[in-house]
Amino acid sequence: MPDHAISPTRAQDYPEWYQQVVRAADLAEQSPVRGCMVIKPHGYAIWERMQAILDREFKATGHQNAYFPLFIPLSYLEQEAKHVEGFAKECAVVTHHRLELGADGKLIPTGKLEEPLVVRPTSETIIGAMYAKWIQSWRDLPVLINQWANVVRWEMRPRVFLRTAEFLWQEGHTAHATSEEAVEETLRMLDVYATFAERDLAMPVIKGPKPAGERFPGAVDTYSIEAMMQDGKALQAGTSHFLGQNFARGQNIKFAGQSGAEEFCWTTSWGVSTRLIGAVIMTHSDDDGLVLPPRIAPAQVVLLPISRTDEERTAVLDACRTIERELAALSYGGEPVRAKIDARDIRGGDKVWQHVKQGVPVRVEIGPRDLAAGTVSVSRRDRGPKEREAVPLGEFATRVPALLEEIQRGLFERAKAFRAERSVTLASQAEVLDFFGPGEADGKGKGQRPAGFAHVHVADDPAVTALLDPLKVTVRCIPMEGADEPGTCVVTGQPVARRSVLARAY
RNA sequence: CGGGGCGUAGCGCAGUUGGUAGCGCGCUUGGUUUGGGACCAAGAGGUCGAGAGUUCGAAUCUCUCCGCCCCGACCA
Repeated sequence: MPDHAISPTRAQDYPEWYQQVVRAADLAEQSPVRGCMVIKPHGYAIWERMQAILDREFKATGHQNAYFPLFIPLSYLEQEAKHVEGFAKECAVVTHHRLELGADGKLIPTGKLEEPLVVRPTSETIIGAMYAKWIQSWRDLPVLINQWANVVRWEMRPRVFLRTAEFLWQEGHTAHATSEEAVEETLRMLDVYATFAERDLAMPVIKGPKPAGERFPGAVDTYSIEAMMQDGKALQAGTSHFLGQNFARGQNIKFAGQSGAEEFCWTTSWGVSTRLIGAVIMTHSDDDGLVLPPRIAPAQVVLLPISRTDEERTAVLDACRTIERELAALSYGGEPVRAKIDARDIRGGDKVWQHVKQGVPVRVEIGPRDLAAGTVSVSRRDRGPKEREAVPLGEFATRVPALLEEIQRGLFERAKAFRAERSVTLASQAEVLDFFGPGEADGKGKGQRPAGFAHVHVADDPAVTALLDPLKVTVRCIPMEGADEPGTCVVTGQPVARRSVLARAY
């Protein structure tokens, strides 16, 4: 066996390593439909964990769930296109509503639709159309709705979890009476995302507004949370948009204010997707496979009975069940501890490695030797795969919540330290060019420097983009945290109030 | 859609003077084992991505098409 369960390693070939981790952990696989993935039970269970936590947060901040149609009349997007440059491009379009059997045995689409339907790439237009009907008075505001849905964007280059033609997400759409309120909502949801990323995904993020060129089409302001992957590239992990009155004007979302005057609403939209699963993989996983932060691990503890004889098996399973019961009565992160017994009749070594590759935070082996000694053997996924610690049987369960929290915190701190190592503050154009190295010359992306995040003073100016484009670097966002640090743009010399984060991105 | 690579068993691959398909892992069964991804034996599993062509004969040569991966353009 090689030194590591995953081949190639991160250092050898990062993109291939990523795919191998997904496969080894049995998270998802390619479907017969180009660009569309099948999310397998383990991958979907992680998504369900994310949904459960986020849904709780959305409701705690006053939102309700609803559901809008998958299909959007083409004219809705046309209407939007009038107001917004570059809106809606890579879309699936439904033009027929019927299949007929042809003479050659093939099915032929017939029943042409009068108006084509677009499979939603995002739902601003159709939700806005409904809001226009629902909202009449200031008393109807705010409208705070979220939907859990699938969307389709016919991406040129799909990549499992990170960019698939169809993906699952949530999209929040809110309408407000004032600009201030809508901005507040935009920032509140950005905070919800940032907290979720850091507390639950153990993934440090930088939040801030995007430069104009990176904004969602039609948005007044787009805010994002940006995370650093283990190859030093940035991943946009969530976005929150302040849409001003742009969409309200386009869709006629109006209300009568307290003075009686008719005004356009101020709207927001915000979303995170199954891409977060990719983000978690690339933030924490190692050369032995997936590493899951306990808070989103479908199983936080796996109990592995070890036995030879039937008699041993009974005793060992008994002990496992007792621990399982004890754990279910304890809580971590506001929920019962999730433990499962893996009593499958396969070799112990194989079983252990499966759980390593699937990222289970805590493995507990319980065999006759343990029972005789009154202990269990505990291994942590954030440590080496062969490390074990004997813990007194009676104490183990009660120690689990603290252990999970230690692992959760440890993963966060490790990711944060990694980001710090790969982050620099640069003062000149020459330093930027040097840090990100020359653009790849061989057309295969090899030979690039590992790079990372560069904190630099840059203006929101085409000259900056022109400099960064050949380097495949973008301005990710302007970090909101910390005090202003005025300076001058390293490209144009214009005064700017804060540094931006520059990076290559997924 | 451009550049590069590649499609042979579930996975990873070998297989060019063209001669009718193999290896490792996995899977099934039996046995020996068992606290660290075991060993021995037997077995199952393939229209060699699809179509057409050349040929007595094609995984192998020619053409067309399809799909996948990496790098771009697009993007969460």
